[in-house]
Amino acid sequence: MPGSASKKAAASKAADRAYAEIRSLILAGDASPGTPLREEALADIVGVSRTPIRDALRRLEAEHYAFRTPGGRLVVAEWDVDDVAEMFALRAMLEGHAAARAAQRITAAQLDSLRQCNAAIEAAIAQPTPDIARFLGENRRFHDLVLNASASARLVAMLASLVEQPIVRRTATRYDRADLARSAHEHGQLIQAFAAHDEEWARAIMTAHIRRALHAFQDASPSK
Amino acid sequence: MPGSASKKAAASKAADRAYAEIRSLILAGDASPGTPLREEALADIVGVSRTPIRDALRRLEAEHYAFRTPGGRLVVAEWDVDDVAEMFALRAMLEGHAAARAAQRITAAQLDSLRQCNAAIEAAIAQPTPDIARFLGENRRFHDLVLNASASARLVAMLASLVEQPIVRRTATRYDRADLARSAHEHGQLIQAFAAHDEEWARAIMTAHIRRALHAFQDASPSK
DNA sequence: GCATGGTGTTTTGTATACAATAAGGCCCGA
DNA sequence: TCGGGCCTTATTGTATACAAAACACCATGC
Repeated sequence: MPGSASKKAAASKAADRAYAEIRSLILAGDASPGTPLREEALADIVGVSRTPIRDALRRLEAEHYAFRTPGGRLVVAEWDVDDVAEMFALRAMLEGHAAARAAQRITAAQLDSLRQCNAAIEAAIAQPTPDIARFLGENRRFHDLVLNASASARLVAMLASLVEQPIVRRTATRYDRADLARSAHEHGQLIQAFAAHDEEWARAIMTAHIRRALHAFQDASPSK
Repeated sequence: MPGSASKKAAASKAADRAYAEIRSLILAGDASPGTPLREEALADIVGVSRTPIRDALRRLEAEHYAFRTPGGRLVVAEWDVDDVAEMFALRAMLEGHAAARAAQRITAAQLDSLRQCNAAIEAAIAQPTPDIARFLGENRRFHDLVLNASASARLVAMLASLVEQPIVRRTATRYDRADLARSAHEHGQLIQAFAAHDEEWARAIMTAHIRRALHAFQDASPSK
């Protein structure tokens, strides 16, 4: 019923399939950073003509999954440590802002959804071996719910290009059980702040929540 | 030499012309909020085929100049007071962040450019009747220079959709001489903060600078 | 050896034709 | 008079053909 806050308004069938397919190629690492994204080759892979491929590539470019060389060629973007830190910093600011807005606007029903979602997260963690995939899915859903409660289409769009990057995935994969539990605990505090409609409390918790993720990533990161 | 920080990588000739032309239609108010943007009609106006028009419209959609109806139609977006406040809030956060980054990274040459730019702004104000157009151009350039000094392509892209909206223009048009002088003074303080490489000082001034603009807009705003 | 210019190939940009789908009107029945 | 289901038409989505531009390569001259 809530759908996904980050899904763009579905326009067409082929262009959407192309977008999803190319994006998953990038996220899965099948198209590693620096790989050129040639329209005709992608058209063959996806099984559509170049026209919807071009649409999809424009979207991916706008979301910084790829960038354009001085000529017109598109290549898969790569993120160095500074980029990643910057992305987390922006996410912390914007999601903190979203949390503050949500605290003012959230409804009882939305609060319930958040509680149920976090319960699912805790269930995923509680298993003998934590269910990381389920954790990721529900975690994403939790943040989407907050974003929806913030009621700002602009925020939703801006964060779309920040949240689903491979980095988020890699970070959570490195989490041990204590990290996962801490994450769920922070969600719980966030729910309290929402229930109290205390926007600055919500902002602070969300900011801390994401900045902790940054440092978890940096600690797990190999070098530099 | 600095170009404009908000210009996207020029891809093609016709698509860029289409983008610029359609956008100026929107900004000038010739296409008022709610007006449908039909591809073929625009193709006739610009004098190119639908293909580059579609490219241009996708960009405008991504930058929230237009939005898509439940069907696939694009219409010119409109901004109510809440939207405007939200835009200013986001701008304040993001440009504050840019200023903080710039304070850490700025070079002597970049500082000189900023000083020259603000001198031009003061000159524009000092005239018997302040030269608003010149003020706007140089003001835009000042903020672009700061953005460049922040050295974050992501920030530049995110702010692009926030800064050139009609609201900014309308706001400055309402400024009286004292407002304009205050703006220039704040720029001067920002330069001091940059020279001292004090990132939190820079962030605070930039945040205040933009939030003041928000309230200037709201005060000048007719109703509600 | 190195720069330089030209040429062929690859890749993207644009135009156009056609298909699919959504919007709006019309008729009909209750 | 209102509502619901077709049917027409307007509008977007997709495919394909062609044009323009960029790249790579090689040859050529110094």
